[in-house]
Amino acid sequence: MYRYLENRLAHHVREFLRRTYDVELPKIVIEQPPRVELGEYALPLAFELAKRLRKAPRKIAEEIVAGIGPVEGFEKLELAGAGYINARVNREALAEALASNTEPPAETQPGKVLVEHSSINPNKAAHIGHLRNAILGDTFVRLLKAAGREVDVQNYIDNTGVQVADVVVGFLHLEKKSRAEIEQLASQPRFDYYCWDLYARASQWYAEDKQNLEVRRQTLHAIEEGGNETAALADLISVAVLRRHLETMDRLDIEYDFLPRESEILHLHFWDAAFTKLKEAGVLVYENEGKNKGCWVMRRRNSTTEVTGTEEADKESIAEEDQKVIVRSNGTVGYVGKDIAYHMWKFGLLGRDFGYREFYRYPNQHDCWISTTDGVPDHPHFGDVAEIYNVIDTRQAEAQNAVIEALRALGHNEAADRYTHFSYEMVALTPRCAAEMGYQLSDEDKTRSYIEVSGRKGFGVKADDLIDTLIASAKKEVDGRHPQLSDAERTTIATQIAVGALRYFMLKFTKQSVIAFDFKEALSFEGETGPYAQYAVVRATNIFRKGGIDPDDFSLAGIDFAHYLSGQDRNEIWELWLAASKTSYIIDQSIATTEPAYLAKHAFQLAQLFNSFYHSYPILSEADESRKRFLLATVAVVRRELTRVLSVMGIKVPAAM
RNA sequence: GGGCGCGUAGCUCAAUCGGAUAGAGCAUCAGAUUUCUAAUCUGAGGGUUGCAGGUUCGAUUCCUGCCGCGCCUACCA
Repeated sequence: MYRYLENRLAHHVREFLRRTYDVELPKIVIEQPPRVELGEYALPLAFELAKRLRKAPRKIAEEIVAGIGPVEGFEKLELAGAGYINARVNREALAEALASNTEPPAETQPGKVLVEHSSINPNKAAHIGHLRNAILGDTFVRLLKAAGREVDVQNYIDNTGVQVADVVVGFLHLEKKSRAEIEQLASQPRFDYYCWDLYARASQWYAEDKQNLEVRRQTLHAIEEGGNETAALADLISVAVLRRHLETMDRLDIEYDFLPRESEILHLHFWDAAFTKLKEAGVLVYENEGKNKGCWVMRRRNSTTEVTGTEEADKESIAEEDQKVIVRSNGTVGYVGKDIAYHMWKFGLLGRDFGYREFYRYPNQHDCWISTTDGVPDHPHFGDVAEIYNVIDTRQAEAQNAVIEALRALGHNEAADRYTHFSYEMVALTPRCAAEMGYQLSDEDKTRSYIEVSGRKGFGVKADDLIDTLIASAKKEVDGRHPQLSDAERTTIATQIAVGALRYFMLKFTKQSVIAFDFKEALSFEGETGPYAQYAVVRATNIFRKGGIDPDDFSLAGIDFAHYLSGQDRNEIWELWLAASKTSYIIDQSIATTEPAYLAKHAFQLAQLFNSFYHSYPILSEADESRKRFLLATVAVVRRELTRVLSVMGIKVPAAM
């Protein structure tokens, strides 16, 4: 409702300005006053107009307030401070609409959206950094769906890279395992943990003797070529690890629709198709000399590096700095090249498609598909979308920009405009956390504020370990509180609490903030956490259960909202209603700014206001029947909206806490 | 060297194109439970928003310069 009223107010103000002053503002800025006593919306536009109209802001504000006339849904507009215009909504009307859940739907943009997230190298267990990625991505998917968009969720699998080769080297050269032995290991419940250690050992082995790198090179070559025993082993390993990743993410209710793999980008010659187009368009240039001799390179964004010196050699060397090698001198294509081809496919610009087969069925019967060279004839249509979001950490901004530049250089400006790098900062360990985990830190590391997670060093908190720890911790608490419930019921509740805590933790930080991971904070169930918000809903539900009333089928007839919400002395409860009305508004904002943290903040604020209300207003013991029904309506609305916000965050509400 | 980002309370973080008295959680201290379960609530202390200028009616936010920190800057993916 909040969003709807804001749009209406903006529309009215825009019309009034046009009529009265003949001015057209590009955007009517509407804010929220610092305190609810001042009203529900604040317009600072008089300050902006002061110069253009050559009048004092206060004078302009006065004129607008006096002249704008009634706006439906609002009580009045009033002048405040040095020139603010504050708007007061008709509380009764908003409450009635909210209670009956009749918000007019907003327009939905057409076209399918593709969200790519997770993209974990399939050579080791997922860690906390991957959790941030997947939770941000999955929440963004839920946001888009809540806004009515059709969404495809993709998880790109780099199954032919050096990381996979390293684990293959580990099995074949360090452990001398046979194929049968590897198959046996791959069927174990936490094969990815085994690979985690092996990957770190292989990395160590290369460091011990540079000669060993030759083994890696040969292994990688065999994998890329395909059709040999090494490639088959790599496939066996990467598919087994991939399954483990899907299982891990499914524990957090994160699902994918399609898993495009790098092996198919190679074997289905996506790159060849892209290469032809890139050469034709002159995007790629063959270097005949210099550092990049024999490579196909792309010029960096028209970085007009002004060369002040007149030396030709200087110009040359700077020009080389601006080049990005796409095809190496040995003829193989690098990561960025494959990514360009992949993104042309995403937008339906490549003229080729993957083969598809079903790969993983979720417990809810949803199917996740995977790329293959020869697929089944019947499959859903992926790719060819209107808009894409790539959830990839900020360290890859450079590579992402290269892909966008390539699209532009090919003349696909519209596609490039609808390509969003959903960028976020990494998760790192605090030195204390690293020490707790028993990692040896250098003296230099000890002075750092945080230490980067490194799969290569085997340095980090594994996703499943963290989830296990969270569940165990929640279970202990639930066991103590609800001994009458069955163990299965208690486990379900503990799991929901653990997932709520983890998802909330990863969402409460803004994207550009490095999360310095700390067990104490991540394991907390108190204060600004997921369980705090879940608990508020459980409390609301308990009121209805104890009262023998169905919160979803609760008659609103005859509730005198005006009586209980109007006036400055009713602000406390009104604030709760106002917060509850903002969900759609917050969802829109989170999408527009690609910032799910707003959602988390909103959930917490709503829960906090409710807990305070819960404490101050006894409901079931309320003697005044009319007042009691109003209070119940308040609880019902907050419960519904908070449940909705949590569900967009992928957080379920336990039956009891 | 260049590019991107960060610096706010003891700690971890917020602050919606630049807006009204810079807000939360944790930690500390003092309180609240015969009640719809305290995973809760109430209150207190805690700030020169890294430093110095500039723009503006107004700057945590924008600009410039410093200081400190992180990431990127491979024919690795």
